[in-house]
Amino acid sequence: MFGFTCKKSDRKENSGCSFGLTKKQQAIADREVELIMLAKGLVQEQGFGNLTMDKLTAASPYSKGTIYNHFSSKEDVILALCIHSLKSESILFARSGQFEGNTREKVIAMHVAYRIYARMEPVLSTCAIMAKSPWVLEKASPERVAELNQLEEVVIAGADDLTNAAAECGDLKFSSGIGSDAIVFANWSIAFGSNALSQNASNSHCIQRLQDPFTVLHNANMLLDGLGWKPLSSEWDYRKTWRRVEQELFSEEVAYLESIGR
Amino acid sequence: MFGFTCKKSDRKENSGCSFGLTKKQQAIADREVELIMLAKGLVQEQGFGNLTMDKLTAASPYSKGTIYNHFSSKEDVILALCIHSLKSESILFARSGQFEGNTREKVIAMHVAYRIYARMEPVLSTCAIMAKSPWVLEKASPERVAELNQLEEVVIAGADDLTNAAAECGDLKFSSGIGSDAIVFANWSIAFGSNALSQNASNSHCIQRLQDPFTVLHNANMLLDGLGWKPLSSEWDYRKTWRRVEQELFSEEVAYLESIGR
DNA sequence: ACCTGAACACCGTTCAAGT
DNA sequence: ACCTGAACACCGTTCAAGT
Repeated sequence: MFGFTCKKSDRKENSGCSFGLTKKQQAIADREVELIMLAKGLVQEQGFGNLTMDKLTAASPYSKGTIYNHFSSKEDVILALCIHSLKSESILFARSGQFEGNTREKVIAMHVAYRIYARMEPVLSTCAIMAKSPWVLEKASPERVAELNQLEEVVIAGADDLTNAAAECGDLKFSSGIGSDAIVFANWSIAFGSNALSQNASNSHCIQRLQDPFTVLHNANMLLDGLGWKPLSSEWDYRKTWRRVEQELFSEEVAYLESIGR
Repeated sequence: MFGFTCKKSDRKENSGCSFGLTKKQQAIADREVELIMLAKGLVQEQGFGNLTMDKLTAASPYSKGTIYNHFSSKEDVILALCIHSLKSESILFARSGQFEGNTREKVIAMHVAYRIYARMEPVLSTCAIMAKSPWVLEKASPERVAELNQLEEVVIAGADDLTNAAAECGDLKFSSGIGSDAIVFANWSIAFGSNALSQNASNSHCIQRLQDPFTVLHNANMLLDGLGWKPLSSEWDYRKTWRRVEQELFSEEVAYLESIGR
């Protein structure tokens, strides 16, 4: 909550602190991270039903009042988890932008990043789904909702740049009604949708597909082929691209996932 | 809960009741619908924070114990809302199957049905999102989770039949790794994702797109073009199809939506 | 200025007693 | 066989008193 707002009285002129935070402010920021990690642990151990303000208080060395200085409500904690999650995910997205390849391969690299993060942090990815439900959005603090939107804007802007670059170099042509907004939104929708639906333990064949590591790739390729984003999947082996992204950008993450059998 | 299981002692041989329910069982089933409508009203009036077992009890003429005879937990109520919702939506899907047109137009008709339902029943559509979150799935009764999965299977089977029909008549060609499962899953993902993301009040341009009534159409067309599902959007005016579906199948619903300005 | 924890109102769930 | 509502344990949130 107010832990991050930089009041004049608190700001040290010419202080050596990074980001212009006083020691006190830094301590509060650190404590917030500590609380978020504790909340994450509670969910990981026993599910979302185990995430309780009482239990979070008990697991921490602080009092109820202090918890409520950080989070305006229980739902605010979930949104904080979501923001924490998106920050980590952004690092993977940033890395995927550095992939050496054509523009379409770079889009695929973003999908790889999204998928790998979902596998690495299932609990936090799940928060991203809950954060799009009114149950969370109604009760979370407006400040945090704004913070999440802002973070999402940064990721969107990156994807936007990529589609514009593709349009400039001729890999992609915009058509009436289909600008970079529409393309980014479509990609986000299908990535979000696949991820959310796969959380459901349904036994339907059509969802068991998600076991297939290339389902997300197939879905993305359908979209990108439909947009005529070159090279088309008939002219290029994007499975090879997918594997190359995993090896060249996320080898550590993939090794970790394999070591825990996910 | 047990209201629907047909115990031997309760079953009347040769009774005239539809579906083989005794009067008692019918009364219980009716009461369940009554309770679901009350729950829906609570959410519509004040948001999901207003949905409380206490308030549901108070709004009904029954006691706490009776409420818990119907629903194993609060989350079970939400899943019941979701099931109720999918049943209504299935009626629209069934209607969309009767659209006179080529196979791809019939897919579009399903997307129209999905979109119209989301606009008509925003609260119930939202339940479908929440029902894919572990917060609900963890605590809802296994029976109801199974019931939802079963209902989803029926809708999936319909979509599956449609893609198989398209493959048989040559409108569509399956390729390696992309069978009817993959195609149904991709369409569901993008419809679910668009819907969920649009709930978020984000100010990003890319989400404000959903104001454009044809965004869902564009997204579907990207997928279907990518699959080579004929006729391609370059050879056919699917906006016209969209409008025709609205007029020929859902004119009543569209008129209602316009009358309330949505 | 921040932290504490007792206190409060409400909520989810159960179950012995009633019909 | 089903319904009732009092009772209980726990939860979310607040705030006067403390440092």
